[in-house]
Amino acid sequence: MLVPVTDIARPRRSARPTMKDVAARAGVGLKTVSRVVNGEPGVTADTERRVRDAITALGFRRNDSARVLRKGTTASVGLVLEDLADPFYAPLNRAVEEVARAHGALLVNGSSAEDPDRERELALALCARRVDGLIVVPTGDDHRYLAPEMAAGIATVFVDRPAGRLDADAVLSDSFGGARDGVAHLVAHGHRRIGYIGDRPHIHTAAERERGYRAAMAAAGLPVPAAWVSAGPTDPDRVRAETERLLAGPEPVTALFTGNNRVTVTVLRLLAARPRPVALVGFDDLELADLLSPGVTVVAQDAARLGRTAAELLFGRLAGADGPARRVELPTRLIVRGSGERPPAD
Amino acid sequence: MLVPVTDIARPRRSARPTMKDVAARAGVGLKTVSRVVNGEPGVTADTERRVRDAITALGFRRNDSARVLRKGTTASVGLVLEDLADPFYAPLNRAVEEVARAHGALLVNGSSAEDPDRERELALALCARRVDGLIVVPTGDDHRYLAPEMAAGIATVFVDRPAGRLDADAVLSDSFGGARDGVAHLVAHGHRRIGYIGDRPHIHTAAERERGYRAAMAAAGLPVPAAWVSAGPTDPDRVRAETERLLAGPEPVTALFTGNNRVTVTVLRLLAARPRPVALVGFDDLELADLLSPGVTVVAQDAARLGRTAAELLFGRLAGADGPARRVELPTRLIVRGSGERPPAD
DNA sequence: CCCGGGCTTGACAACGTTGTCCAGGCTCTA
DNA sequence: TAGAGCCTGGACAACGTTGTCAAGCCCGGG
Repeated sequence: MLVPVTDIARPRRSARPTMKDVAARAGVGLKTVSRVVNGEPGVTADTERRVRDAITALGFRRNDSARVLRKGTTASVGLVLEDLADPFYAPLNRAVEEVARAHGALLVNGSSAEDPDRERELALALCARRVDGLIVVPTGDDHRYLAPEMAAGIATVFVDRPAGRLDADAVLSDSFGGARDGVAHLVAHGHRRIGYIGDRPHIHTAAERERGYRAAMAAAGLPVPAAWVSAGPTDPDRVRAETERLLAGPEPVTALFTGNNRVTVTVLRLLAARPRPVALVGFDDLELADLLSPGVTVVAQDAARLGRTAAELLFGRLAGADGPARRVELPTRLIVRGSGERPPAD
Repeated sequence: MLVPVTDIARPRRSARPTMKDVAARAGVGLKTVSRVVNGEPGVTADTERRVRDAITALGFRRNDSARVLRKGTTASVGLVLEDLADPFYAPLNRAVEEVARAHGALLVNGSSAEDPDRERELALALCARRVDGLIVVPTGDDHRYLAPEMAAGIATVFVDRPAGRLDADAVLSDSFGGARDGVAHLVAHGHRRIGYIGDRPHIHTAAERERGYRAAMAAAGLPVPAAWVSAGPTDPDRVRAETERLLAGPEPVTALFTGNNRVTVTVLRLLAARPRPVALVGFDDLELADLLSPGVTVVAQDAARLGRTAAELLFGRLAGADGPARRVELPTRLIVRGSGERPPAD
């Protein structure tokens, strides 16, 4: 058996040894190396040892890119969220990672930065990488761009907010019910003039929370003058100005319901500098909320559970579960700590 | 121009169209499609239009797995950190993502969960995926397992802690200086009996902070009885017990320096339930630390800057920067808010 | 002694893309 | 008008792995 010339004068192709190199060194065939690396049966102990020695000697590591190309599955899932740095999403991120890990998959993720174009760009980049599945915290309100990808086999689950103009799985918190319960809690403590400060209503969760606020007020027979409702961007400047506005005038509100953690923090900072106590219930829990005085009463979402549920739904789809798009709604929890139990000041 | 027979009776191969399919539909060659997709020159406007129409009609999206295999670069970087859910790492994660994005790379990440084996497994999985570079917040203390990977061309930067037994780039906070300054601050406010509660000393940052504490005490000519130093696991139970111990006895400490944010939070919860005020300076900033009363004085690290610096170093290496391993040390910042300025109680 | 069956092993094609190279048609110039 | 050179387009190999299939070997039974 002649050694081909190319084998003798082979130029140094890459620093990285391949299975072919391992096979040559071990004096076996390429496929046998593949078998050893993948733990497939049908290799004698002696051959296996020779291959393993060669692997160690060369420092070989299987190139998963080639594997992916051949097998057609990447064992990875993509996660697109609003902001990797937002503490609310950190447990969600981790929960998705845990589930992915349990299924032997890696996690590729990125932030949309609340920019629909960037969300789209990122999601499609992940599709081009052929992630097996995609979990998206949507920012935009039109996700039809994902329809071809889903049709081509990329399982997709939306989390925290539903997809726009697309029939897809979604895992959400019960924003409506949570907000309604939070506001009802303030009503139960004697408040009749309650303000709402939340995000722009084109964001699904924001709209739901505002709806919950209105429902609780209506259920208590309380009027809701337009001036008490502030739905807009949640940058600190606007939130501060709106809070001042709601607390000014002859008939100021005696309690506030804040629509997310960013708003709550801004309002807390402002209230700390004011003499007159104002009752407050916020949507989303805060680290250290229990250590403030009074503690901050909140409607808490379970972000980790959101992530876990979405990931399990995703892997269920990957395992073959079909059927119509599912919408899962997780309950929220009212955590009573003091700020929501203050009586009306007037 | 005859349509090839294969075009007429082609079996359904995969749900996903390939460049070949696009080429067949547009009536051009495979390589021409590649040129259009990659914006390479040398295609007439008319041909390009035909190709683009075919792409749209078929819903083609380039398979980056194949591209990666061919080009040998993945345009992705791996990030291994301790816990995706830890708020301290969230801004670091985000900063790395931003830099990666600016370089057109995706981010693959995972948590080591403070388990050296898991860190190793994860890092090597990322290497098998052939990420172009790797950023690691090390948990273990022996990273020689990465040497072959680095030799094979995977750029690697360690962040927050240095690599163990491996000469590699690292971006760190000045734990020693920060702790020294924090403790000196307590000394400056009249404290002479100051306790230290931190993590196990085999963790590099923990050891450095303890060293900074001792240096500040020594510089002030203060003794440090062994009983004042508690370096061990940071689970709440142990930290609570140790705090109680330091605050008990005939000569309790009048101030505490806590070695990281988990410890600080636990100690804050405990102190809130105690009548006698104890001064406190903590390493790591906390969300809402300014809203507590008193505000929590901390030695803050800039986690985002850690991440950004590490990522920039990494991409510098990828762009060809060679030379010896670099160690970058970022300054910390003492944020004075009240808890560290309380006078000694006795 | 020969044949069938099980076991181990290797040759080869295929995954979908990009780089190389060449062919053919065009324009421009002498 | 012919030849040189440029522009466009396509055939083909290669990237490193895995699936298919068949060959070679050893063993036992007829």
